[in-house]
Amino acid sequence: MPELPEVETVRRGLSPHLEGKSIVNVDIRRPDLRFPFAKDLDKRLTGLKIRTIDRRGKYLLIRLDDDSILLNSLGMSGRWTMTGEGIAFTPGTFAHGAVIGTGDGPHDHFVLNIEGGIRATYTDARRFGYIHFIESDVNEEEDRFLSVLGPEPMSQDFDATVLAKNLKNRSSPIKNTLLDQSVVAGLGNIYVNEVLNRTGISPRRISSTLVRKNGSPTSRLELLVEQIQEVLSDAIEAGGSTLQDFRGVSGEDDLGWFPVNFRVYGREGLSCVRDDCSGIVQRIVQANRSTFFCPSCQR
DNA sequence: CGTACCCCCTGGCTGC
DNA sequence: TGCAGCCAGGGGGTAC
Repeated sequence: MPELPEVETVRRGLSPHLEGKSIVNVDIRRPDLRFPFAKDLDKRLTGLKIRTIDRRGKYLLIRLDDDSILLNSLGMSGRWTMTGEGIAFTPGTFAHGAVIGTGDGPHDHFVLNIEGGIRATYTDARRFGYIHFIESDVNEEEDRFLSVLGPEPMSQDFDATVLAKNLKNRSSPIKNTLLDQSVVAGLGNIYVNEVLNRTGISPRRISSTLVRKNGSPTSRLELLVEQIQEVLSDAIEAGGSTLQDFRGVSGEDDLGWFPVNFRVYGREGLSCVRDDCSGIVQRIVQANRSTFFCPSCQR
């Protein structure tokens, strides 16, 4: 599922209900997701207060008041649901009828019971996601997951000059490079496709060719950075994308960004939406993942 | 160090 | 209606 805008949408949904509140108890329903849960994680969390809920790249960071952190990657199908008084996150169902998000569904793996009768449930059918515990005495800059992340795309740490430095020695296609979380943190398959289309850059273009010989960014690279920021912020504003496997966090009827705004993703064989372009959107496979682009206006 | 590949797992959809 | 085959938002680990 979730790329940066979806994770940010989840964060914004959870934080007002959970921040400043204590964890009454934790229900862990299986020994692992993608990775095993930390030993005695349920006991260790009990009684701690949630200080803030932050995001870094595609990770949710639940910061606790003893300085430990729960780092949650949602993988492909991870989602959070809350129940409790005044909570708008409604439990949902899969097509075959299995209820999720009540804390008792077949894929409800991790449940936080919070003071005031709030329950926050992590559901993840494919279990590609994980919940990683960062101990109080660990510097988060040195955490195995956080330390390898590139700059936050919407921050001042990310601009065309920084990106150029990263692309300069890369011989792989730009599509693959932008998916590398150490280059920029938060882009996934959908938004990379969209951003490249809006910038008129072919996904096959070799990354280093977007950098001048002297190491400075080309004008196309500057445009790419602008589009990354604009596409992500527009998608956040719209509440993230809604796809078949991920309903927006405010309920089943929330269509999010997807139906209106995707120009290439999932549009194989359809006409390019650019006014002055008569191309047909094509699907290819790069690094074992689908790429959608218009061969006519993306060069 | 950069790159290519395989793999983790379940569910939805299409087509026979 | 059943079922095989293919596809899916991520990204860690390993081999080169």
